[in-house]
Amino acid sequence: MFANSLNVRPLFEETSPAREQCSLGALFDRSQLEHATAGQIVFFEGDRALHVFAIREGNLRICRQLHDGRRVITGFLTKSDIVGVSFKNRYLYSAEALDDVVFQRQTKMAFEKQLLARPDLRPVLLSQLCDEVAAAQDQMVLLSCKSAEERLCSFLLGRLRKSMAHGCQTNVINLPMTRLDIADYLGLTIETVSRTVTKLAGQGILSAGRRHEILVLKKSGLVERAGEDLAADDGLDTPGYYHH
Amino acid sequence: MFANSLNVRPLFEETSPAREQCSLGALFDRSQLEHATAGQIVFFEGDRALHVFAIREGNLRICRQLHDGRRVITGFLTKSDIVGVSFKNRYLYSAEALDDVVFQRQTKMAFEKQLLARPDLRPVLLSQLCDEVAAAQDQMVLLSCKSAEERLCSFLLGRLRKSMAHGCQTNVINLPMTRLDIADYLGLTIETVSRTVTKLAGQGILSAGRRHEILVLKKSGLVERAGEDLAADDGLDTPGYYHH
DNA sequence: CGCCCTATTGATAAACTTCAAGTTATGTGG
DNA sequence: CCACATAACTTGAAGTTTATCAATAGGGCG
Repeated sequence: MFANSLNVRPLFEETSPAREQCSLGALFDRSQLEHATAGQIVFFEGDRALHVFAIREGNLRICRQLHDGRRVITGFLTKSDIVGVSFKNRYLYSAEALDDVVFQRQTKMAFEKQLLARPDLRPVLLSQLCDEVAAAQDQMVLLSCKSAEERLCSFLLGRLRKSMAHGCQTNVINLPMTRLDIADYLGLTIETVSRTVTKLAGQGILSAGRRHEILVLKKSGLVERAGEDLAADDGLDTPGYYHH
Repeated sequence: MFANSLNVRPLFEETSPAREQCSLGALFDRSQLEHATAGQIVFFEGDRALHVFAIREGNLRICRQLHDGRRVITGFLTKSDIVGVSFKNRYLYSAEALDDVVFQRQTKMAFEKQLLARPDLRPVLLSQLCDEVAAAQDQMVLLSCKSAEERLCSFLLGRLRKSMAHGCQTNVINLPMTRLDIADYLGLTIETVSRTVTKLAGQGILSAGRRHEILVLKKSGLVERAGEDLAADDGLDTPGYYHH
């Protein structure tokens, strides 16, 4: 969803050539495709931040570590997201493959240069950054005051909405990450995540099918339990703003 | 510190005319000064987001509410910060005065227009957004896996560093907010904040003087207890990036 | 001086974590 | 294709941290 950096969700759904032109992904067209498999690390927290990456296939987790080994996942990225954009010398987080990932890279310099050549993409960059800040705030609300059940329901709803926004009309939630990843994302332990899933399944809200899939039986049950905020879903994009 | 929106901390310390030109605050020069007193709300979560604000004096808290009344403070803003920049139709948070606040406002439209006239400020805007995302991630780490003591120490250290960056060379931390505000910012209760302050005072780390001031006796004690990240303080700004 | 708001302190309870054991997938090599 | 090994997940019991409830103390302002 986000990361310090942006993760570009293009304004349009799919990456047909015409639409691709309007997303930041277009800036990577000339870069060669690279691959990573589950567990591989694309870049490490603390590495010199020389490149910006565009994800073409697969899923990544964005992690930060405390010195004693505690881990926080600040976001999950997927196809068409961009990662690594920031003003810092070093990456503030590492990016690790959850599954088979295909991506492209560019040096920051080249990325910046390309961006200058495409002033129409400037508002896209700003918009992506604003979305990222908004997502980070949602996560702060979640971590700050939601219960385990609320956190899990919010998370599942978020994934469901995202997949629906991308065109999938099922009620199957795809979870490319492990329970431990979910726990580290939600500020819980793996045991609490597991127990909460079991509880929701017992209440007929969902059904845990295969390991990386959850079937939603009562979306309304998830919504009720997610403890969303006051202003939720009220904030539509303002198309004109910054867009010229 | 941050908010969904940006809160501009200008690259230079004070607002001498020459330096002011290089910060986004310059875009508000023609706006009239407005005032708010402690507890007054500059704008509400859910309001139509028509304006962008520049803070000239005083302190604000940035709040979000869940439907059942739980409150999260996602940041504190102060002199020279800017708030309200985003791509959304409605504010995703409310901004409330902690003390006597002086601010200026502009319509989003005018702000955007001014920005077009000052392309040199574009990288400043981007940089501020990146900083805001970075700060939000730090807060996610704090909320996700730090203990009450670590949270409080991180918070106090952050305030201390900020005031030192602004030129103050004391070890007195100014806290314009109440304990409840601190609690809502750190994802704790007021009682836990109070107990933790007492505990740290007992260990000779700090001394709680007047209500809105804390005296730091052993900064190293705070650092040890803050549980900072791996990559902390390693990421210096890359001055050239995006700056033309 | 006294009131009200804020903060502190104490006792109890709840939620979640931790530790431990057991179960189910997954994938690999025979 | 099946058996086995390993990792991922689930479930249970005990332990901690922090929240909650309740009472008290301190500060600022009329």
